[in-house]
Amino acid sequence: MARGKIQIKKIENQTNRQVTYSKRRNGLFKKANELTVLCDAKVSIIMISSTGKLHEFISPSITTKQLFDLYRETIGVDIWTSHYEKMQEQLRKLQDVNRNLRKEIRQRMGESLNDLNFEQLEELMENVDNSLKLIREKKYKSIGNQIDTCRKKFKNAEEIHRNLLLEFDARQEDPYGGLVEQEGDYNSMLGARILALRLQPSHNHNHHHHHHLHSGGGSDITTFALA
Amino acid sequence: MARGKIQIKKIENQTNRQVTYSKRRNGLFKKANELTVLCDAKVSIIMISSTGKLHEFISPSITTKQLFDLYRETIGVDIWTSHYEKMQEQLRKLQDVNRNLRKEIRQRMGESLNDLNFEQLEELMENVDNSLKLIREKKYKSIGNQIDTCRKKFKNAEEIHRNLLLEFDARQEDPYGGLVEQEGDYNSMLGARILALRLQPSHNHNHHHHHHLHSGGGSDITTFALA
DNA sequence: AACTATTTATAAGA
DNA sequence: TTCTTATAAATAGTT
Repeated sequence: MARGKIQIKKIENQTNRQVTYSKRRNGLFKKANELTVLCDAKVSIIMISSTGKLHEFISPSITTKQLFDLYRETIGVDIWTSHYEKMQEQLRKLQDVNRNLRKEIRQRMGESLNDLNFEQLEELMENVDNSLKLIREKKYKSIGNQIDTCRKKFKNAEEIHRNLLLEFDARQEDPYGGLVEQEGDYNSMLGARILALRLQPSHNHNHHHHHHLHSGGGSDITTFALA
Repeated sequence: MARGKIQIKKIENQTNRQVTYSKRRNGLFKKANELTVLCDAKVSIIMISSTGKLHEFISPSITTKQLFDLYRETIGVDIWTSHYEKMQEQLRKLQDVNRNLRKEIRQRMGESLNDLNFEQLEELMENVDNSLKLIREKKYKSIGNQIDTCRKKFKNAEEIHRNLLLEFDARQEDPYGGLVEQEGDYNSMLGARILALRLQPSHNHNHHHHHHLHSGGGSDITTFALA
């Protein structure tokens, strides 16, 4: 529009394009602002350059969101609403489903039974009864496992005890066969016991207990809990 | 910009304002389009006149919604998101609740019990057991009601039957006291019975049975079901 | 970013 | 609304 007419087609030179974008953007925004003031209108311009930069103009009397909401109300009912209202629909449905699920639970708990007729009550009862059987069965299995675990632990404990006794007997038969010092002897025995404990093949270690080893004076009690 | 410079301030004359709005709107849209083509940019213009009319320009390569979504992603994170993402959050929470409710039901049905430990199993079992008792109780009550209702119905039926017999006996003792025609007499008797049925005080009418009344020749059996 | 020749937009009038 | 036209404003190409 100056120093020569131009064709309205894409400017191939990257730099020129950028410059023109910048100049014309300012021109556009200026015009938009004049329009806003002169005609008491509300204008929103959003633009993205070929390089991805975003610029916006918005009339001072409004926000972009407000104007866009107005746009949606007026024009975009079918463009935007689909997405937006689908979400609300989905929300409503989920709330409904949840309400029903809660009701089912309440009925399974023996509440809110008034709107069931006799047949439905019968069916519910049978259903809950079956469930109870299943759960009971599961519980018994669980008990079985616990017993098994206990049994194994007990067997281990027994073996440790037996070994201990054997070792103790051996030492009593030959009191001077090992180290001379009593306490050292005692400690080494303890060490053996600890070793025995630690060498146990480790079965279901669901509950980890700590080994408490007090090895002080003679009056101290030495205790340990089985792993 | 022609025939005299103007001040950029609101045009008070309504008509002039409208005209200027129209002219300048076209100018703005033309510029926007040139910008779109020359600079390979994407432009959205939404404007509302002082009279509330809405006009928009959008670059051909994009939709207003798409551009606005881009705008939201780039700028509006905090403007718009509040509402939109709150909804998504709500949806997610609801789905979560839904999942948990379903799980609870499954567990109450004796499924998905593997991630419960022994204590939880025990608790669940007790809970379901209590529920079962409640439901059973409810069922018995329901049976009780049914029996009561039956008893009442039976009592009514009995009374009807008794009345019928009395009336029949009365007629036998004085065969010519009423209407002479046999069939007419029979029909009137039937009428009385229907009346008796219809006058019953109506108790729990959960199940509606139909009255089947066959009143043909003498060999026909007249049957009826109690309401 | 500034300049400026020229094109374009548009205010006022018809 | 549209056309006309004098004039203001915008801007392409250059520095």
